[in-house]
Amino acid sequence: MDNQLQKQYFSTELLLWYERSKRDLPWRRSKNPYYIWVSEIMLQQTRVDTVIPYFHRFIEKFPTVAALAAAPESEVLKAWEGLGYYSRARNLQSAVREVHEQYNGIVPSDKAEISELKGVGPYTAGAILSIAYNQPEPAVDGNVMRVLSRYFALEDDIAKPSTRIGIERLAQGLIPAGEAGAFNQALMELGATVCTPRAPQCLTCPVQVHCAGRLAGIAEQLPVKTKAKPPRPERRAVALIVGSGAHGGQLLIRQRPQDGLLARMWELPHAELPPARSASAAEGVTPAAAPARGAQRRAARGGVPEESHDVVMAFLREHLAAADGIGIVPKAWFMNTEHVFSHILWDMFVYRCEAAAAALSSEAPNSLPPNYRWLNVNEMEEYPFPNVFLRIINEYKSLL
DNA sequence: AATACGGGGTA
DNA sequence: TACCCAGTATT
Repeated sequence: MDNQLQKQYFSTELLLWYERSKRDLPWRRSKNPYYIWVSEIMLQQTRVDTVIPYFHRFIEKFPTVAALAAAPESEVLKAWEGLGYYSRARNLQSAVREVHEQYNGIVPSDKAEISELKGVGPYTAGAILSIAYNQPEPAVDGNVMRVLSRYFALEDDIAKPSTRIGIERLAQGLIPAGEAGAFNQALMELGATVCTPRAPQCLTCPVQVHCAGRLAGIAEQLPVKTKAKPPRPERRAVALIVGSGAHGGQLLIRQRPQDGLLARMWELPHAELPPARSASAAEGVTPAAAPARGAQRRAARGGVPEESHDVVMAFLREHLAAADGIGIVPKAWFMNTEHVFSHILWDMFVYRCEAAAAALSSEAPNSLPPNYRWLNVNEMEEYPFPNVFLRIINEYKSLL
């Protein structure tokens, strides 16, 4: 088929399909650029169904650029709690403050200006410009790369930045005049609901008859994408430090460093354990004969780390004393849990602990390091926690 | 070009 | 279990 006709057909049919099939999503009910912006940041690497409740709460709490600009960062992180990729929240607020101060609260409609804002990359810039301002800019995300790879039977590796650039150029050329916002959303909507990563529903696809990938029988093999490295395993001993006396009903928590993983979030004190003795090394078997990592993980989850609990508890006590000057007395194993980041896998062994006598003394009530606090477990709203620690704390609360 | 950066849905 | 999600920043 003539290439130009294939493109024209695609844009026309996709737009018609979208107008009759689009989902009623909260951020589609207005063109408020601030709402669009917030939704697009939340939607980065995150599913629509996950975002919806966060979006409602966030807009209710921070209804305008001015409101978000004026909020304490901890409140913003708390509103983002559980959503992940917390630099999105910190960058969003930083950028909103920039818009508040430099642009009089008006989200820029200029591509260069909006692209300079923190957290606004090529996808988000194109999404805001097209959806809020109807500018003919492409918005190429994972959905769009998949849909176009299949429709045009492109076999370039979508993990490569150069491929994204090429698809952006292709997508820009597909935008119907005056329909940038609807068209970009239609492309993503098709990828999310019909042209899915696995088992695409080609029979219900509005552009199936000219889809080169389907016609070649390779739709399910596309897009080509090099697979990510598996996360590296880490073992961590976690201290669930239960207060007594003046700190009865409280847990000892600490704030993470300013930068890096889970920056500025709060957590239970913990320490990394030495790497587990790998089964293959220990038994001298080849890696191919070694048990799958999942089997090793299940072994860890079963109740004990390789070391005895006594050894791990001693390690935890010594580490917190040396690193943070915290005196604790580990009492007993509490639970194990596992947490998977995209690049790290935490095997966590949680121990119920008490504060050492010195930390309870009324003579030294302020001896905690500045990033430590006693937390009332029923008043957690000021402290944003990553989900992994929320799970542990909620398990503890459920047993009270 | 490769890596850091969360958490969860789904087949 | 493997894949991937309305990606961006940093190195």
